[in-house]
Amino acid sequence: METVTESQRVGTAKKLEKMFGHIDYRNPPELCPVRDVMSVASDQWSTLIILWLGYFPVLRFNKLKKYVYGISNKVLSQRLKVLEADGYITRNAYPEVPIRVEYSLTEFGQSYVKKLLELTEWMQENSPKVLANREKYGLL
Amino acid sequence: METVTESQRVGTAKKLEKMFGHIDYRNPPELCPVRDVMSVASDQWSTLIILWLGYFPVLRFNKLKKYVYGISNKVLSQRLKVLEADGYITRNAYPEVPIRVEYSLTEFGQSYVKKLLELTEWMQENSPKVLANREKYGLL
DNA sequence: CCGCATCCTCTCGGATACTG
DNA sequence: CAGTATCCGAGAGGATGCGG
Repeated sequence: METVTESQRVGTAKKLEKMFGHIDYRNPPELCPVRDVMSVASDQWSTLIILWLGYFPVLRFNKLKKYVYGISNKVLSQRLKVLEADGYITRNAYPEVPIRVEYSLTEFGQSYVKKLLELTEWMQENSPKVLANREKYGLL
Repeated sequence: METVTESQRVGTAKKLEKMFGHIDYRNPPELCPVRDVMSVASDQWSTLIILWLGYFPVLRFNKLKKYVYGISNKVLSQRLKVLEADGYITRNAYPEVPIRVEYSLTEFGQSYVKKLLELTEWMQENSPKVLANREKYGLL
């Protein structure tokens, strides 16, 4: 687990090579669709929104605001709009009084949250190491 | 591939439940180590740096700047410092004239780039869908 | 060549108050 | 309840020039 063999390394490089045919460094950043899509999907607030919607199938605006701790009205509604436009979530408004709006993941959003979850789990497992590294580095 | 069964959904929820014992919404954001570590590691520029260092075992400052298209001196050196502090990369300076500095991934960075790569591949595969969704949404 | 220091711009995002 | 509108401040980040 601690050592990476040469063959593993080459395997990774192969994958990256495939990737970087698309993330071509000679293209202007705004012409790279992967960068573009990632910048929305891996935004800090967006990821939290998606993760919570992965946990609760349906959430209303103020619940979401409560769980995504620290987010403001403005940013929450911005992110929700963009995430809806990109196809990760759906918005359902019920014309009651007071109005009720429910957000949930689309099928597409469901497939994304799985990927996101893998990364987050890695983060959770490894954050102690990172914090320890930081500590050590601070002493140099 | 297009449908998500109930059991899959529940499985995802279970994982998230495990996660959210740590990303507790009642904690202030600055006390959540996962948020903290993620904000560095999944930063837009940082991910590109790490991916390129996953592709090329060793890169010098100006090469890196070339591949991570659009990044400025300032941001590149900032990110490199933080990524070094967090243990993803190493910096080796050779006291020649002119000086030569080489960056590469640590073992830890290698393990991260694999995870990152999975996410990036998903992005690459699915970015057309997202762009199509955006298009459709724009017409509403 | 590496990358810091400076300056300056400009967007993001927080707070608050208000409306359908 | 679910946002929008407005204002405002902080700070991220770009450009440039210099120094080790």
